[in-house]
Formats: sequence, C-alpha cells, structure tokens
Amino acid sequence: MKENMNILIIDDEVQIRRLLEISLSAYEFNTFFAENGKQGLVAAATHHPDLILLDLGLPDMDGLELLVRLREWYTKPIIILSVRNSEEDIVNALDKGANDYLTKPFRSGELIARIRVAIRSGEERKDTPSLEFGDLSIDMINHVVRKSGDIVKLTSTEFSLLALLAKNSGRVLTHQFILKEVWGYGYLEQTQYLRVFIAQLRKKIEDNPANPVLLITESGIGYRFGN
Amino acid sequence: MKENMNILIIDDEVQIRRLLEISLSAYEFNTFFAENGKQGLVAAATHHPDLILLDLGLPDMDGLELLVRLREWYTKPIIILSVRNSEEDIVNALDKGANDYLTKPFRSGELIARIRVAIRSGEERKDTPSLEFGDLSIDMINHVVRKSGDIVKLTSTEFSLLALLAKNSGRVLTHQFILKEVWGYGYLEQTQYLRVFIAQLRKKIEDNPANPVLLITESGIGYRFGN
DNA sequence: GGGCGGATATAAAGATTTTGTAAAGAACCT
DNA sequence: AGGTTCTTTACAAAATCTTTATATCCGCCC
Repeated sequence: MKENMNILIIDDEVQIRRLLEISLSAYEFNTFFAENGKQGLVAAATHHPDLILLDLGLPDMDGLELLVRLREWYTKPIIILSVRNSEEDIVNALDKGANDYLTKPFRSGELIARIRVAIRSGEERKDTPSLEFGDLSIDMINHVVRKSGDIVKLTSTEFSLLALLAKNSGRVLTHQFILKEVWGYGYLEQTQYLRVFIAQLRKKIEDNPANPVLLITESGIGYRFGN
Repeated sequence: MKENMNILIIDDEVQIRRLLEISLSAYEFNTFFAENGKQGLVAAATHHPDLILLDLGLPDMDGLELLVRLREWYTKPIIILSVRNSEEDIVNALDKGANDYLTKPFRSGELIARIRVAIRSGEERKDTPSLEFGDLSIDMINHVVRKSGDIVKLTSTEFSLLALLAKNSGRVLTHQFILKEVWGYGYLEQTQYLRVFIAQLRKKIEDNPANPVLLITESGIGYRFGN
C-alpha cells in the first residue's frame, strides 16, 4: 500500500466523524470531513481522496443521489455507511457504484479491514514493462526511451513526465494532476515548468515539434498523449 | 458484464447449494459446486472460475486455510459465506484475501449485488464509461470526444457545454440554466454566447451543421440534445 | 401572400488568455 | 571546474473568448 491514503468521510453526525477520525488515524489513514452532500462533492473534487466513506442519511440531499453524482467522475472506492439495512437499500447502493455497504452501528475493525480490501482491489495491478507508440518505445523498467531504435536521452524529470502521459494515453491530464504526480504537491502552480518540459520533450520525440502528434495540448486544461 | 460468468460454490450444506444454484442461475451465472476443501481446490484449479463463494465451515479443512491456499495463485474475487460473525473472523478473512464477507443467513439479492460488485471491480477499467450517440462518443472522465473514432478538438468551454447537454439528452435545458451551469451566475444574460458556442459545436460534431440532429434549438426556451 | 418583429445563426474582428520557445541564471552533481 | 539539469524571465505565437455586425428563420397579423 502507498503511504498515507486520504479518506474523505461524508457524514453529518459529529460522533461518527470523531470515532472514524480516531480509528482510521490509528491505521495511518489521513481523514478529512464533509458534513453534507454539497460539501462532500466539493471536497471530493478538490482533494481527490483515495477512498470515500459515505453516509446515506445526509441533511441536504439524498445519499444515493450523491453517490450517483460522484460516480460520474470519481473512480476510486466508495464505501457506504448507513443505518438503513433493507435489502433494497443495499442492493441499490451497490448497483449504483458503491464498493461496499456497512450498516450502522458497525464494528470499526471490520470497517478498517473492508477499507483495506477496497484499496487493495483498486490498486494498479499492472506493471507495464514497456509501451509502444509507432516508432517510439518507452521502457518503464529501465527508464529508456527509443525512437526508431535509437536511444533518446531524457533527464529523469522528462522521463517521468513522458511516462505519466504515456501511461494515460488517450486521456486528458490536467496541469494540476501532472504537476502533482511529477513534481509534487508544492508545485501545483508552476504551469510554466510544464510548458518548458513539454517543449523539450517535443523537440526530442516528435518528428515535427511544431506540429505535435504525440504530446497534444488541451488548451485551458492540460495535455494528452496520443489519441 | 461479460456473458455467463462461472461461479464456484464451496459449501457442504446441500440446502445452501440448492438455494444458490437457483438464485444465481436466475441471473445467468453458471454455478458449479464442491462439498469440501479438497474438492474445492481441485475444482478451482481445473475450472478457473470467475468468482468463488466459500463457506468457512467445511468438513475436512479450515475455510481460512483454504482461502490462503487459493490465494497463492487465484487472483479473482472470493466471497466468504459463513455463520461465524465475530469481528475477528471477518477481519481475518478479509485480510487473508477475501473480497467480501457475508454472514449466514444472507439475503440472496444482496449476495447477487455483492457478486456484481466483486466482478465489476475485477474488470479492466481501461474503457471508461462514455456516452454514445450514433457515431459520437463523449468520454466524460477522460474529457475526450470522438466522432466515428476520430478525436474532435473542443475547447474546455465547448466540452462543458456539450457534456451538459448530452448528460441531459432528450431534455430541454433553458438558456438560463445552461448559462448558469457552464459560465456561472454572472452570465445569465449572455444568451449570445450560447448561440456562438452552439454554432461552433454544430460545425464540429454535426454531419450537416445547417440541419442539426444532435443540438436542437427550442426556440424561445433553450436547447436540447438528441431525440 | 407580404411584411413585421423577435429570436436565432454565422462570420469575423478585436481583446484576452493561454501556450511555446529561447535563453540566461542558479543549483547540482561528480 | 565543467557539464548537466532545473528554474526563471521575457517575449512571440497561438488559441480562445467576447463583441459586433449582419443574415436568416419563423410565427403572426393584416
């Protein structure tokens, strides 16, 4: 498991939040909280937690609706905590994208174990040894990039950036996300780095750096690798 | 979901097996059975089921030990069914590689839902869910729009607008509502923006922009996507 | 049918924001 | 020290947003 997973807890009962904060932090999970649905959506979107614990009984909106809204973009585990224990409620929540469902009162040891299961199942279970895109090959293990067989000399930052984009080829990665992954949280505002390094990468791997086909700009959003 | 998943049920009680056979086959799961641990290991190794339902109380060996032995090579979901419901048993099983744990007696609808969750989580999530309308696909998560497979280059505002309309396909959205959602509250009167951007979108995604079939004008009210 | 008025469509010019590029300075290795 | 890599700066280039202008459509009244 990665160090320190961030868990968002969406629950209006202060006792539950207190309890979860204590029991989860004992297992080195970072916790943060939202007291209602609106806050929950915002918190999830801004912090991108590794897992969400969601109470179905929220003051401002139906928990199931919140689940659906979250699942429009949030792909990591969501575990439901609820007093409702009818079969209908449980089946509904699970079918709408919840990964697990515990009825309150729950046993905190069991919750922790189920959190571990959810995180485990969501983990990358693929170490891609190498990626190929036309005449470009990226060897993830040895950190070597070749263009039509010839080794392209990249600095380690350049490699991280290229590898990140290539691993997610076809999807748009936001500036923030790239900066976070490659440089770390302290660099979320250094979008100029990105421009400089993207330009350098283009010079090294694009046939025509002025007309990139691999490293595509999505203006106002971020970058995308390939199609 | 793929067609016909094969589920191995390891349980010594004949009534449970009967019950599971009936309820699972109603959902088009193929079932096959083992009455004890030894049979279970063999059946799993020979048939490579897509999922295993495992009772912890087996006549010939401890269910937990069987779980551990299975997990030495078996990577697909294992769901525990057991009368034991102490926290210790549950945590133990989950930590030893079980994906879920239901205590007997269980509700069969819930079991089915949890089976679906387990299968879903094990599936490749390479292809993210995307909205499809004829030859147009809108991938909300990856922020990519394709027309007959080719990526359509949209600005982020154009994408937000299209995504909003597509998410509500078939419904008429008022000018006000669209402006509020895409541009924010300060722009409720800029209906001209809408005209400009709708026209741009039509040029990009309609076969014949002058005769739109996707982005429909509802004169005096707003716009509607499709149907 | 013709004309009027409100609403919509489209192109294109201007303004603004975002991105690309080169290059100089700082920091970081051996 | 010498070379490499990272960081910063400055300016050019491109993309996007906003505004304006003009054309088109459509229902309605006479």
